[in-house]
Amino acid sequence: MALNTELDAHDTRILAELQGDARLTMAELGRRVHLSQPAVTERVRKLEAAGVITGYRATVDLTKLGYGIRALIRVGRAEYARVVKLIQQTPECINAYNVTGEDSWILEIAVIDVAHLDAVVTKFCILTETATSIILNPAREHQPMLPPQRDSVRPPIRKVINA
Amino acid sequence: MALNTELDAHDTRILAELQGDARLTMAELGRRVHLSQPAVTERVRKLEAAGVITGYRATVDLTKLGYGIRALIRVGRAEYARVVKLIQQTPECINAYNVTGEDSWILEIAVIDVAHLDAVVTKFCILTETATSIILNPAREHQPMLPPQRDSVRPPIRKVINA
DNA sequence: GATGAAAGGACTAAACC
DNA sequence: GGTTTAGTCCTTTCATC
Repeated sequence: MALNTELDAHDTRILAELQGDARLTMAELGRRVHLSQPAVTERVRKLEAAGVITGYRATVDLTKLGYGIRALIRVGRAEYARVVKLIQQTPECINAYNVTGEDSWILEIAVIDVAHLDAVVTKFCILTETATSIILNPAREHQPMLPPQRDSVRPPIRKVINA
Repeated sequence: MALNTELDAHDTRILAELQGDARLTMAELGRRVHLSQPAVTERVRKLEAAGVITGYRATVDLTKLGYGIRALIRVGRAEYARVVKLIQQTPECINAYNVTGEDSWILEIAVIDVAHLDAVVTKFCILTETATSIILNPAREHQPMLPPQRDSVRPPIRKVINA
């Protein structure tokens, strides 16, 4: 699939289904999107080759693995390479984002308990100032994303421009 | 699998493999963890039934879908139900965490461009104060998580206690 | 892109250790 | 709890429309 090729309605439905259940068989996926099995298999292959689909992963319940606390740590300005190295040495870090603004980094971590949280936060406190927020409730997680409906996003502006 | 049942080395390897590639066949998974196909299939079934594995999802390249910007929005104190309702009405919101601390919410969003970012942030600005950080670089994402190695986390403490 | 056929591989259930 | 076997289903590839 060329990069300039638009995703059509079939592709969008395929992406929606696979973000909901990555273990669907091609036969079942074909039934759901109303395509034959060879057709849907070829579309998935192209979506993978084009880099639209970047992978398939099982999601786990961190609580059941023994992680009692999830937290977000905001990390202030610090030497880039040192932060990256520290992140790589921190298996408790699930996601790490280099961001704009007052904080330079926002990390998402999973830890066993408060003592463990203290240990991880302390590693980053040594570099620069940090602010830790414990996640009370993930109100929304892993929302499946589809191509944006541009017209629904900015209808007043477009109407004015097109007038 | 009972909740009090410990995950053994086989389960840990299965979790590692499926977090890396959720579309592995049971036959291939069995080869990788050195178990027969029926054995590994039964273990995966039990991990799913126990809620350790919560799902399987395809991951997509948001840039290729047309989302040029990802951002984190920190949202201050506001009426819980109003925030939840607003999140539900925001398809750009990928993750939303209710957290402790000065900010009450941290949202992760994907938007097309700056105008779109403005539109989404404005929706939440109306409720309370917000702070937006654009993601420059996701240095680490979706780190596969395994049961914590407790001894590696707090070795000095354990040694003292056990002495 | 759909359909149909054929070969190889994967899944399920059973018997057994 | 694991393995092996046998039967069924799925997947892949090909050809054809």
